Amino acid sequence: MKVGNALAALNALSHETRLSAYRRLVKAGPDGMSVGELRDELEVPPATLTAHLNVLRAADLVQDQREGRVIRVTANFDRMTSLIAYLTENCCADAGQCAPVPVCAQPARRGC
Amino acid sequence: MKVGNALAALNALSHETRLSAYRRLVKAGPDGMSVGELRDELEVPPATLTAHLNVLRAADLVQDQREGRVIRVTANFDRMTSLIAYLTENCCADAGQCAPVPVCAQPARRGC
DNA sequence: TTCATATTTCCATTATTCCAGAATTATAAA
DNA sequence: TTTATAATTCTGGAATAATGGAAATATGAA
Repeated sequence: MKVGNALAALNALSHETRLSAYRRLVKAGPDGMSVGELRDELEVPPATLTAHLNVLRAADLVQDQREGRVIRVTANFDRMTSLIAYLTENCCADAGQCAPVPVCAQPARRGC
Repeated sequence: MKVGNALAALNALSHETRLSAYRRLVKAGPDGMSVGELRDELEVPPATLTAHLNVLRAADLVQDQREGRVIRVTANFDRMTSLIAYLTENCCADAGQCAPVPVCAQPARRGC
């Protein structure tokens, strides 16, 4: 991941509403949820949510798919993985300084 | 790590100059570097650097220590570790959706 | 068609952040 | 003391981001 992409992702996640939206989408899993469902949960006006989603989209942290009138939004897990890898390199690589990172420490989770 | 702390850290790192500063401090290792050295490398005016450092300080991503006239700044590795853990939980925990995270994948690094 | 719904874009307003010069504080050296 | 250096705070203007109402677009249903 390039610096510019990391900055875009960090910026996208650094806003309360957007972080909430992203977390909610992660919770929703691979099926994601519609913009309307997200709006109901976050309780923000439509235009405001769209603006925030656009930031997350530009950072490639979410992707969407139109299903008729509804737009289904999903979290881009790979992108988050890349961001975490980028930060990890910032933490470990150059300095040889590496605090133990509890990544996927929980047992019995898929992919861990 | 609480949401507010994660937001502060994400926000602090979401600016090009601040991310550069933090990365440079990580590279400098546990001894860190003086504000002046950092200023020379980043080539920003003193007041500007101080303002950015204050954001990183507020997020507890760096800490400093006065040595005479010089202030020595060091990266707070634990804080970054906590941030990575927070993001990892956002990525894995609730959804049971976990992409393989290449944390400390490089061999022969201390602590990995 | 016409109507209804989902979502977006447009736009203006407000709020926040960024920037960097000037003044200030802190410390050390002469 | 006085002088010099390191870094900070203060400050105000410029740039950017956030907000949300209103209008526009996209799609499906009647």
